[in-house]
Amino acid sequence: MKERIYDPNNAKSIFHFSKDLLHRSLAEAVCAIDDSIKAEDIVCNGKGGLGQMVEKYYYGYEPNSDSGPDFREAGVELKTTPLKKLANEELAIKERLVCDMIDFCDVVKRPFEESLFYKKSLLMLILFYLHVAGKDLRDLEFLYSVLWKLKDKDLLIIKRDYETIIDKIKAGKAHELSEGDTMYLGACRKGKKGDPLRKQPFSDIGAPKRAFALKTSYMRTILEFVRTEKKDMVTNTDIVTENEIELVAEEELKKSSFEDVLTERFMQFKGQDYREIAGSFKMEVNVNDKSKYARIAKRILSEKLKEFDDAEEIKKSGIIAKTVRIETNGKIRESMSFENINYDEIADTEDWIDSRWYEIATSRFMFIVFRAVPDTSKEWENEKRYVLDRVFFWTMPAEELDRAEEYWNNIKENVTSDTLTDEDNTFWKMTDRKDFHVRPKAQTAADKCKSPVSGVDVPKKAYWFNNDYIQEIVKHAYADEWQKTFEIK
DNA sequence: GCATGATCATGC
DNA sequence: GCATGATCATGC
Repeated sequence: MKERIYDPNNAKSIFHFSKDLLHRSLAEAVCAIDDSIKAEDIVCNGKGGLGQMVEKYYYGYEPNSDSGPDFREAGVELKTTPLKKLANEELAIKERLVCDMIDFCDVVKRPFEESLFYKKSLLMLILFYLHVAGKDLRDLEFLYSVLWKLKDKDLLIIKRDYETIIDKIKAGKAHELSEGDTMYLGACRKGKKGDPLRKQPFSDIGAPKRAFALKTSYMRTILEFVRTEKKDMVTNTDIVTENEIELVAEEELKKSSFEDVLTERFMQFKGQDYREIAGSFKMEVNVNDKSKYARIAKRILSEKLKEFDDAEEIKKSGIIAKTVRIETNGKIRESMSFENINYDEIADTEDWIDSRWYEIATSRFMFIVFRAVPDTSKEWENEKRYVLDRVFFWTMPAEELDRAEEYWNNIKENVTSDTLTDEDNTFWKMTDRKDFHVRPKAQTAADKCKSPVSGVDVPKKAYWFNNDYIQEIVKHAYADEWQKTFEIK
């Protein structure tokens, strides 16, 4: 038997020792250290799963039962998290990083600083492994490890997230919690449909089991960091590099929320059309650019943004920013497209909760609303004038997620049965009036992708929100202002 | 007027 | 060539 050479009092030492686990499975690594242990002895007893197995068998550190971090002396929490390989061979985050179960009745009594999440998750050793369906946990290959320190700015955002969740429980709405309520720390669903509901303290309505988790979008930025970082020793204290564009500074977040800061930034331009806004930035805008409203919205946020998720906070939170144009009668002409449906990803995802569409449906949305203003001046004789009217944040209400799931199941069926060609699919259409539909989105009709089942060329399609669904969302956000703002007959 | 398929400017 | 963030164009 070889000695396990690491210092349990030292975070960096614990991290360095994890490197010998990479490109091997737990069973391989443990048997190489200690030949008295047989692979079949490495089993999961209790609920800790792979993380606890690593702690016990690889580190030889007896799991403690206190509420602090796994490596108590060093203050390091050990986390294992799965990656999945898509049909196109790319690696992707499989799940959000679940931290602690939410006990609705207990959590409302705890300020953030006394929460289990805060006590445990400040410094995490995160081990990424490759998920393979049906394989024993001890035989899964570890690919990356990172010592991740939550930086102060992220903690400010996470603290507000925590408080948003607590406030919703205090309002008796634990059953309406959604990952889209918050930015980095989400209240994610645990367990299956039909599991017994949990008690909540301020309502008699039962609520599905939930846990605090770092969102998939946040995990994606950690993975991206690990895969590009060349340094041997890493924490994210110095992660903000030239690639990361910061929209809101740490100092501002001490005073206001991220959303309030952004809203205020937009509202300085309320009532202005795109030419006026572009003008104040000395920015050229092409009239024929179909994305010109999005372009000026990005410019209001930052000079450097090419895409919305070039911004650190938008990337980590997965916030989806969209511009909306409303006609004078309150109608919305165009439906709203999202990304192309990745058929490989659908083929590879069993549970809709782990799907990209679930992530979209439970995202936080930032809607930037422009409204039509009739203008008979010469300047606007060939173009309709829209002015920036308001910005609001939204997430899909919990009760609408069932329909979003049905929509995904329909797409999944079409992928599985390989009916992705135009003629024989059963995709939802706009006339189905079910809020979402599937529609082409490509460069040209000749721009195709491959079916994961048969490998033949099939049309590229995207996820779409129906235009009347967008109208409902916007109308709800305007509330009493809706009638006053638009000429509703 | 509306639904649906087709396409576009931009930037990498 | 392709993703992004959209709007345009056509036919009923």
